[in-house]
Amino acid sequence: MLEKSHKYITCETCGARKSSLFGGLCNTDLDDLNVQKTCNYYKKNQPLFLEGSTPRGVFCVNGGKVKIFTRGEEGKEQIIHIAKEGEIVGFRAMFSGEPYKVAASTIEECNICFIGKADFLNMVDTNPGLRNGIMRELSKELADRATFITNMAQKSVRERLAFSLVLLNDIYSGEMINLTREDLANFVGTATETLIRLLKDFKEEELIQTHARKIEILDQEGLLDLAGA
Amino acid sequence: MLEKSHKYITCETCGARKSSLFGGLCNTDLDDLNVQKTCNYYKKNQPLFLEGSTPRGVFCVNGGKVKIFTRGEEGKEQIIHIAKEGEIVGFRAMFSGEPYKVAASTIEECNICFIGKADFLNMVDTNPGLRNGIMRELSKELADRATFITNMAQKSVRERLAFSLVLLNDIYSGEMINLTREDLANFVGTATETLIRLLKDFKEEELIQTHARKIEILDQEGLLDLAGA
DNA sequence: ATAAAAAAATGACATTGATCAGCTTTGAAT
DNA sequence: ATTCAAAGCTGATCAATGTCATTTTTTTAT
Repeated sequence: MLEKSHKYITCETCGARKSSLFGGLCNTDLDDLNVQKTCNYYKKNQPLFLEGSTPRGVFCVNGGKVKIFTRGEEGKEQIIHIAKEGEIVGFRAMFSGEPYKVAASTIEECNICFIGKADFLNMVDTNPGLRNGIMRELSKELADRATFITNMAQKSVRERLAFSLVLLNDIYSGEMINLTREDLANFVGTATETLIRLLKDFKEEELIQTHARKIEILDQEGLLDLAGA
Repeated sequence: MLEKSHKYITCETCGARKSSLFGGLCNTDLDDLNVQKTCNYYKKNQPLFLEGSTPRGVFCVNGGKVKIFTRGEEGKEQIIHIAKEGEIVGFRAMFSGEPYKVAASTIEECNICFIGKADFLNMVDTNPGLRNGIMRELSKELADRATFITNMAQKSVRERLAFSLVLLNDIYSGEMINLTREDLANFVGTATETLIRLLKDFKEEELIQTHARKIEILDQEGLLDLAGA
């Protein structure tokens, strides 16, 4: 399912497109998009863009997972979001006119298309449906982040981990969660050692099961309960 | 400067407007806005809207301060933002089509105008300048919240308080910071007692000075240093 | 298949910050 | 001016979590 090397992915037949912001495009727009975009294969742990760099376009994830993160003072990553197939990464910076405040990097092998800034902005300008979709998306994310902040401020690490596992289980829909302990700790916002100890507790409580790195959710209800959400 | 009771505020002469999202409106649009809006005087601690309620329009702050917050499980508030004159509150929910995920309440006496949803959306639809301003604003806030999350996750309460004081000093531009200890604690994301103890430390370190409730910043540089930002 | 490197796991310990209980000051209402 | 409630402050205690050091396991590259 993942195309190695720079195979061309056609928007018309892109399975990831339908559920994405580009899902409602008409055929003419799709043809334009097809011509404008480039396709790339990324290995694990390759950056899409760095904090502080200048945005040049948007990334459309066809397959694989991408982490979006900032770095705290001592360089520790805080993962804000994990994007999967169908998500457009980096479009927020298209509108702010500022350098990236976050960085993005693949965490698995990925196929990702790229659309240049001018082409993208032109599409947004001439396509009210796409524009409204983007405004809705921006608003929703803003609301989500308010909740995220509140969770960070008020919940214990144990509660946040339980909640995060449920979130990630949804992102990994079907597959098992497959993240390094460090990435998971950086998503939950804790030290790697603390995270590992808590995972052990969760195993003993039969909420989860691990298969080497991979995490299988056994009791989603129990986790939600524990998360108090 | 604050108009008691329901005095009518004219957009053309509204001092707060110039630096706001409505700053670039042409005269015709301004006239429309004037007719569509209503003006209200709010006492301290009056809600503008509640979490979970249905958005009916946007609030334009002419004078006074408004807190935007969510509530955690046990009802503890997490203050996400403090809006001052010139800010439009509640416009994010106009685009998401969902109930408010945050609540807003005055924390001082305020003069606030209200613009109904249909009128506001119509303006956004027909006014590309306004629309672009909104998209820029949404994007910037999204980036700010990523930083906020990282601070919450990685900084100590002491560091967050130092950083918050600098932020608030800017919001209260010139005036002294005037918040209950509880609101300040809910902004920093800590217990009220912890907050009070840290303020005491900061006083001893001559970073701040208090005049009853009001907080005066003596050493902004020192605070920023301490915040590691 | 093997070696080297990276990641995961565990233990001991130090520190932060939350909680609870009680006391004092401030400011609002009469 | 006086009273009362709300806000502010202090002390004692303790659980949660971070840090550092070390060992074991897994993954990756040859």
